[in-house]
Amino acid sequence: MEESYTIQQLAKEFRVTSRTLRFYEAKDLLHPTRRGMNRVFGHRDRGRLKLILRGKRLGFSLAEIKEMLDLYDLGDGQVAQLRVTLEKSRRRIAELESRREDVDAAIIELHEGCSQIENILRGKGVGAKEAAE
Amino acid sequence: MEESYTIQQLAKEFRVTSRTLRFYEAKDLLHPTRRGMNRVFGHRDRGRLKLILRGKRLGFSLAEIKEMLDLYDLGDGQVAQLRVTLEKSRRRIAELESRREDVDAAIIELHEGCSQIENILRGKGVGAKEAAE
DNA sequence: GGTACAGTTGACGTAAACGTCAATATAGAT
DNA sequence: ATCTATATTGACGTTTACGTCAACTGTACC
Repeated sequence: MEESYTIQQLAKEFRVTSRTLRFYEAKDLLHPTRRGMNRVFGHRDRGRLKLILRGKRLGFSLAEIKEMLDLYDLGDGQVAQLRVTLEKSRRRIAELESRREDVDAAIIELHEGCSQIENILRGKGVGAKEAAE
Repeated sequence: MEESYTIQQLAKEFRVTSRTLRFYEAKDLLHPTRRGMNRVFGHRDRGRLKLILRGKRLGFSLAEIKEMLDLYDLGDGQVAQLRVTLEKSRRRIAELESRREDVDAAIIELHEGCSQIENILRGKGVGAKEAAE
């Protein structure tokens, strides 16, 4: 028996609205089946949703996220297509690695800001001039 | 002599439009001075712009970015204010660290995808070298 | 058989982040 | 003085990613 979810179950689990899930289907990011009128989400769509939301947290647009999701759907097996997918994947990886550098830089700078504030609060403050720069 | 930039110089350097810089000023993210009617951007605004664009790459909204920029403007020096800033900074750091986990996970999965494709391509005996024959 | 409830499809509304266009101003070169 | 380049301020347009009705449709339970 394949585990399946109603639209509300999935929405609640991932803290989105049902509207959002319908929207993602309309945008071809999710592909639930139907039981009568109702959508039935399977294990596969649950996994895709997880990836979608992670993509969003990373600041990708839904169009970009769809691109990335398609990378996992190893196409028709045609070699040319596979090569294209491989190229795209490598570019994505490079992009993400540069993004990680951004994250690290931001963390470091915030840490430095914290240290400065902590020093001031301890009274061992650096001068106002230095703190301003 | 304080180094200064026209709106176009800065726009060109960071590959944004002048409209964007005006928009950021309207949103209180940049604070250029004026020479007559014209905006004059200084070293400080250049630094802020750098942070703004990094924030965008990380998927933060301009409102969130403004919050983060304000963290660097050590307020009025009042202790209560400093404590608030410190708290906010720490929350931002935590957020960024969870974001880094997202980045790492995405990279790993894309790498796995690449490996799979590479194996398929090797299995079919159509590496770049053989295909050239 | 009524009603409560979860689900459906339009259709229109909205906030964010600019793009684009028009009318105008000003500074420097010819 | 006039042309050119670059600047300004509105003001409206656009795309993305949904929110928010409205008007139905089954399904479950009493």
